[in-house]
Amino acid sequence: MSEVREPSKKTSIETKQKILDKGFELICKKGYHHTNCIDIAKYAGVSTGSIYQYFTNKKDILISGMNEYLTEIMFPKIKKDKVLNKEEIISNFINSSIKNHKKYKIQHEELISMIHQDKELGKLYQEKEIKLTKEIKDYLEKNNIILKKPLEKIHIMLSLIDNLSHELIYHHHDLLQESTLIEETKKIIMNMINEK
Amino acid sequence: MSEVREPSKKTSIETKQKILDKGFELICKKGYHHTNCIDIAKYAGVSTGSIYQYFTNKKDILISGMNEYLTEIMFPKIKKDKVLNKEEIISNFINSSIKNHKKYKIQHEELISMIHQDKELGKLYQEKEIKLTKEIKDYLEKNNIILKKPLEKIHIMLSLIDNLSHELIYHHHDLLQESTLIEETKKIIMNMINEK
Amino acid sequence: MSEVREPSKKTSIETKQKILDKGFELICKKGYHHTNCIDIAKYAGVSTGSIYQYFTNKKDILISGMNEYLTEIMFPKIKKDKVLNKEEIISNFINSSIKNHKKYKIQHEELISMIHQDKELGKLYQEKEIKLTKEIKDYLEKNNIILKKPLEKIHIMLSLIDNLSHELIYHHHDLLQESTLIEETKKIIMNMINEK
Amino acid sequence: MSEVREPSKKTSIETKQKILDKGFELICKKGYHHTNCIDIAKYAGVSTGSIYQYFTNKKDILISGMNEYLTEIMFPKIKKDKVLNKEEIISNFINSSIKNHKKYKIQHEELISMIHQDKELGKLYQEKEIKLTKEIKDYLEKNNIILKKPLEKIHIMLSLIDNLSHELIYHHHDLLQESTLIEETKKIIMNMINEK
DNA sequence: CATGAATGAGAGTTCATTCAT
DNA sequence: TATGAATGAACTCTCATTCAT
Repeated sequence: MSEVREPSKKTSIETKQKILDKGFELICKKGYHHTNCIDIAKYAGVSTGSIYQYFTNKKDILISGMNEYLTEIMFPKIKKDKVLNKEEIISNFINSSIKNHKKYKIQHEELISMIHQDKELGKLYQEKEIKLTKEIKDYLEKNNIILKKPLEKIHIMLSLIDNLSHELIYHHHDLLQESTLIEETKKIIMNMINEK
Repeated sequence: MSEVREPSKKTSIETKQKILDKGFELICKKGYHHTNCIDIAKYAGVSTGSIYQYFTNKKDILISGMNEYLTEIMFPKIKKDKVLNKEEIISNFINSSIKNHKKYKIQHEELISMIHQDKELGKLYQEKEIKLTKEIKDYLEKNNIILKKPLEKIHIMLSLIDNLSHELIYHHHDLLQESTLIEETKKIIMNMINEK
Repeated sequence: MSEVREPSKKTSIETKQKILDKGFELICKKGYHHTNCIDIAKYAGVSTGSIYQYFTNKKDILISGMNEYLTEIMFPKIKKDKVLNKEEIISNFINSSIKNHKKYKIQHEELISMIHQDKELGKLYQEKEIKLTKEIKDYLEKNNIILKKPLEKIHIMLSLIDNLSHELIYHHHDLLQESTLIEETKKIIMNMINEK
Repeated sequence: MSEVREPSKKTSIETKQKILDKGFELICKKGYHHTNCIDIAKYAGVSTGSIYQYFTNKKDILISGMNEYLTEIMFPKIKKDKVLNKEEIISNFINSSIKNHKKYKIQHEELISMIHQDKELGKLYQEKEIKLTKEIKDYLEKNNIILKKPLEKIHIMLSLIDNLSHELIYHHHDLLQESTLIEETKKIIMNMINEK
């Protein structure tokens, strides 16, 4: 495995970012195993050789992309400036999650799949998730929401919201009404928070 | 693509089943993309040629196996004979889900991953899930549990239980206590059911 | 690296031998680094895939071929049945060495080169050489030729004969007369043997 | 293939020499096929582009380096000033050969290998060798050592000394004693010289 | 004259699938 | 019906060389 260049010139950085963005996009769209390096190169407008100037191998693109994705999209930083009431907080969580899922609709499915398949990615995912869980706990406390068993509750909340966002986007079940799903999820979370 | 034989003799049926069982097992263990046909043949104790006498291609094994898996394990038939109280019903659901996840621990991750990747499998999954959702609704009604927005609620319940089972098996987060997760999940579901 | 098949059927053995013979021949002719797997496959009349059914990788062909070459050609078994006088023994050694070098003219250069480059091959070479050195010692003793410092002397003899055979075949130097080289080499060896 | 600049400025000459020295060093160390141009450039402290300003291609570096190596190291000029006796001359030859082999230990193996593989290099080698053979003849004659069949004898001597030096450095055979090898080689050469 | 990012042909290797036996 | 050797397209990755800056 040859050395990976750390880009210095402006053009160079742009090339690396282009490969990362386009490559990750393609992997998300078509699936890791159905995306080959020639396609990535073509899609990014570079040669196959260029890929290996900036990334160790194909998987490196996936990991780098996933890192960005998890950091910015799945477990984004919480804006801690505003003080809001409980309802607003929950609504904000849900809405921003749905928005993120919508924005990266294509990617989400494939990425979860890869996280399940690959240990390295799995670990990355867990680290990010646990970090967010703690952040949310702190944030809730700052807003005077003190929970019993907070980490477990937040974990469940996150899974509820993720599942909701997912269902809304893919709309698997014609029988299920969107608005109902949202309402019910909110209700559950409110109950959890209000529990004494 | 050559014609796929529909086995008639008893031995043939056994051969097909052997390929299916062993092949699916291997796919679950090592992942679809990391399992090749020669390994499947070896593991099933047949020749590679035999695989193509009973299955159209490699993916056909996955789909057939998944079908069995979803039917028998993930969305098993509900035993409708007993009349139980609410608590017992919920506990039964949760316990049997955990038991199933434990039994098929290896497989679960990979299968979910494949469902996310492949449309054909995805559709299969949804069909099975919706069928179960309806069955649960009927079952609850027989036990005099009448819900508002039943399908949405059951969908959420299933996702909660699946997430719980999953977390218990893989134990991703050291911070989270098992018993607490179970209790909290039960509490949520009980609240949903008791809601007026 | 996938598993390497150990051929059982007759055809299968032939295919492996064909790849080995033709592949090794090509490597010797064109050089290891200038011979690619497609060429080997074509030259052996098989597909590229077949190569990897019988050999771990390209280098495996070289090593297998080298093994045969060293065993049969460079350090062949000594026929120990006849009892000869000193002169006859030396002449036989030299003549058979020249004959072998002529027969495998093409290969020799490249093979020595590879032995120099690759540790695995280098080790193989040394093992074979030391085995032959010992065998020659025993053989000489059986013919009542007892040397002082026998191993060192035999080692030097072997290098003299190898160098002679080599020079005769490649005929690098127009200034040097073949017959003279042979005579001088013989004389040196006879002196070594007769030394008291 | 672009034109190769013949350096005129002092700095340019230094750059070319740097590429040659460092590039050849690296090739000797790691082997021609395992040394790439980026490594050479880095090791020489220049850009890859610069290599192609002073050399036609990668092989050109090898040939230039080999030329220097053969001239200065393998077949060095004989100092013809001193008049010595036979023993001293032989000892000097052997000692200087061993010293050179030791100094360029790493390189020797790889270079011989390349000479065997490449016609251009092979020719270069032979030219140098024959030149040295003649020089040695003249030198011996100046020291009143007149041989019958001098060129053939000197050729054999050189091969003996080369083989000796080689064995001493790489120490392939634990069975062989260094001092014995040196003594025996000296004895053989003395015999050749003293022969009437 | 120097740079080093970009190139892309070509390398070794894998594996789902076929078909003569 | 069963076999498993053979296939060859497709894959990931390398590196000598070029050329815009």
